[in-house]
Amino acid sequence: MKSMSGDGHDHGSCVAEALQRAEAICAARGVRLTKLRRHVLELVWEAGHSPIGAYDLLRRLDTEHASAVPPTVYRALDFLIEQGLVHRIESLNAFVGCASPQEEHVGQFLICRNCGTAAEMSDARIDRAINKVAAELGFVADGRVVEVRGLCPSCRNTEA
Amino acid sequence: MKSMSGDGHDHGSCVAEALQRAEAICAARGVRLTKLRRHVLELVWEAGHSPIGAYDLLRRLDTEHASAVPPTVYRALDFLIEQGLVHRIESLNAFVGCASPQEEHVGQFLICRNCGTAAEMSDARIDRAINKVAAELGFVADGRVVEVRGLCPSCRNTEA
DNA sequence: TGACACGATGTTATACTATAACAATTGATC
DNA sequence: GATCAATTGTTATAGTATAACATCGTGTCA
Repeated sequence: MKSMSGDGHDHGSCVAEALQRAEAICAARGVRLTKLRRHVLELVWEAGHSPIGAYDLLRRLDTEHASAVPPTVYRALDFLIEQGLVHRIESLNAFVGCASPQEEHVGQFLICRNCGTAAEMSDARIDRAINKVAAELGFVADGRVVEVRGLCPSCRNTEA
Repeated sequence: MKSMSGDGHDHGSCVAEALQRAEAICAARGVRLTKLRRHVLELVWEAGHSPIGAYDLLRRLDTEHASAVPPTVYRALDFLIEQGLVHRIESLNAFVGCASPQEEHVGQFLICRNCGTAAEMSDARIDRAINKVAAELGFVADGRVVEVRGLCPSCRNTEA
């Protein structure tokens, strides 16, 4: 699985790449990735691939941003989510960096209950199945939350 | 779609049936559907098929249960969820009665952004698609959150 | 029957998550 | 450099959830 903790990937460059991508995307769209927003995005990514809560982000902001309060971080998150740079994990009330913000995609997550990692997928089969069932019932879908809890491969091996 | 608001179903008997089923299930399992738990379940169902928040339940409990405080209702909800009589809707922080508590099933919901109704499905195709993708990634799934937002048939017709 | 065990509920306090409303500042554009 | 819109600051509060410990009620069994 891509991007799971314990897979030994170089997370430092992972963060750097995410920030670069974000810069490029925002520039292309003519929206402003301000210092604050960039900083929040960086903190989200620095949490590894584990979703992080808004108040945890807030505590980490303090060092360089003394005036930060809840609206500060929620507004930054709103922006980042709107731009598809961050996803909200509903079942955790937490946030995680988007793995492929340039592509149109739906966020689907495999969340490890041991290490907390949320691996993002965007599987067309799942999406198709959902759309098909919804359509059969006459329901017009415009937003999907797919969050699967379980054990990631690393943790499964460790347990065994 | 079954059980959507505006479909003219007799919701009173819908509630009554849900309570009867719950009684039977708890009796069969040797667990206690106490007065309090039964009351909370009743309130959940009386909300129609729209998910209702814990604090809304709390406010409605007051009439017959003056000492009710948050733990009162959360403990009742914990029990009801454990017994599969109620589902939690993660994306709404709210709760809804389970449409078919006797059957093994996963909760999947179509949530109308207009009327608030959450229609429960338990579609094997969606579940299979999720399991398949998870398995391909070596992930052992043990819990699934599938919540689709959109427009239900009734609201779609009304809008048009 | 009375002592016990256990589950359920009561009670108080607090933690965690999120937004409303308005003021001040900043940055882009003319 | 005046103006407008977007961003951020600031204060207050709403909404969601749990910890920790006390008390009560019910069934069991000596």
